[in-house]
Amino acid sequence: MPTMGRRERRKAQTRQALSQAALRLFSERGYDGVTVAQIADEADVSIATLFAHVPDGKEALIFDDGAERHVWLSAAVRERPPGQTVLQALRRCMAARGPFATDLPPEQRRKRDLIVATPALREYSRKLWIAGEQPLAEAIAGASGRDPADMTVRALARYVLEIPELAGAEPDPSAALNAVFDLLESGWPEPPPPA
Amino acid sequence: MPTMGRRERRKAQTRQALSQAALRLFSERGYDGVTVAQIADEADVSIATLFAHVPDGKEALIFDDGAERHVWLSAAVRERPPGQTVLQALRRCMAARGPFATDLPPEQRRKRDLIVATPALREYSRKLWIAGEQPLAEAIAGASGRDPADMTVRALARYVLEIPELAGAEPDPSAALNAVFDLLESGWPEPPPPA
DNA sequence: TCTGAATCTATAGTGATTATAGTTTCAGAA
DNA sequence: TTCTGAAACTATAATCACTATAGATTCAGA
Repeated sequence: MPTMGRRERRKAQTRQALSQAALRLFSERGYDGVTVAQIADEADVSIATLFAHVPDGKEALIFDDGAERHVWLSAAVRERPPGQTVLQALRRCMAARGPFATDLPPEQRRKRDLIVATPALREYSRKLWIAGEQPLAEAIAGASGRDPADMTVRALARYVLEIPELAGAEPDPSAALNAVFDLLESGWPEPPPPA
Repeated sequence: MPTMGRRERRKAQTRQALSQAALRLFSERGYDGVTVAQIADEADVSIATLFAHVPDGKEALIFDDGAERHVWLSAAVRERPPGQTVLQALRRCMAARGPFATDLPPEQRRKRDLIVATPALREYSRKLWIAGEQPLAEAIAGASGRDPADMTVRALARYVLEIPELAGAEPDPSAALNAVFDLLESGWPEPPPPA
């Protein structure tokens, strides 16, 4: 079975039609200005079919399966070059992804802007990131000889995964990203630099 | 005007009746097993009245106004004794509140357990905490001679406010709280302790 | 006492999401 | 090739959170 059968191809087509219809309509009228019925119509499927394809609901329509998102980060930790710290690997990997990527094609840029500007979509995006906490914690634990259930490990994983939502809407996302990673690497600098 | 007029008293009574009805029914049948109509019935008001009292919706029913939550933390930072660092003040303050409080009366303990065990309520609780990011950032900035918009300041505020959701469900919440504060104070310890 | 705003009510929506039951279509076995 | 079961799809109806409207009651303050 080299590719997919016609069946799975049709399924993928339907899912893509839904994504594209949703992105187009959201861009035109805003997230709240579009009903799932209109999206289903635009994609020429029934409402029930829409929900069969997108069990997580309206917000998930424009996200391709979120399971992939954390794979990059876990892999970046596990396969980092010798001598590179865990946080260096994470910082580099994240700088190229999500809201921090530069030089995106215009379609993806529109999607990213839509997500950043829409609270419901931002929240869902965060949920997808946070879903990767456990795998990332395991990668970090493996790289530093600790227990994945260690609260310090879990906290680091969580805090790294929160960065897109925390820094993604800043005027200079890259600078913000680096500031947060500096905090995680060195801790909060106290006492402050003397006047 | 020493106390409140009859009018505001009735309003407070209604709101309290709603809270109590919601907490009782949620405890009995679980959050998803109760409809807002049933809660309104139990409190003997109409559905429209319920939503007039609780504009944020079903999840907000068992929370008393969230505006108070961050006041503690901001005050703890601003009024900390001389010589105490910002993070020491925050650690102490938080250890006594939210999911970390010990020796709660049974009613409040039931409520806390319900929140921790119910994803929708946990999320809303987090939202209430996060709403205090700006004031807390201002307090931290004031205490350390920085700009409240500084990403390091915002990140610290955010990360502190995430602690209840991150550590609240741990077997030993106090130990978890301390582990996370240690991370924020000193940063991620790398390289790891040699084998 | 009068007036206006606040509170509450019933009623009827909207919109997301789920449940049900039946139809078409394809994949793989016989 | 033909049969068969599962998968994808459909229409329909229901549930539930939440909002909008318009009218009734009640209290605060002039």
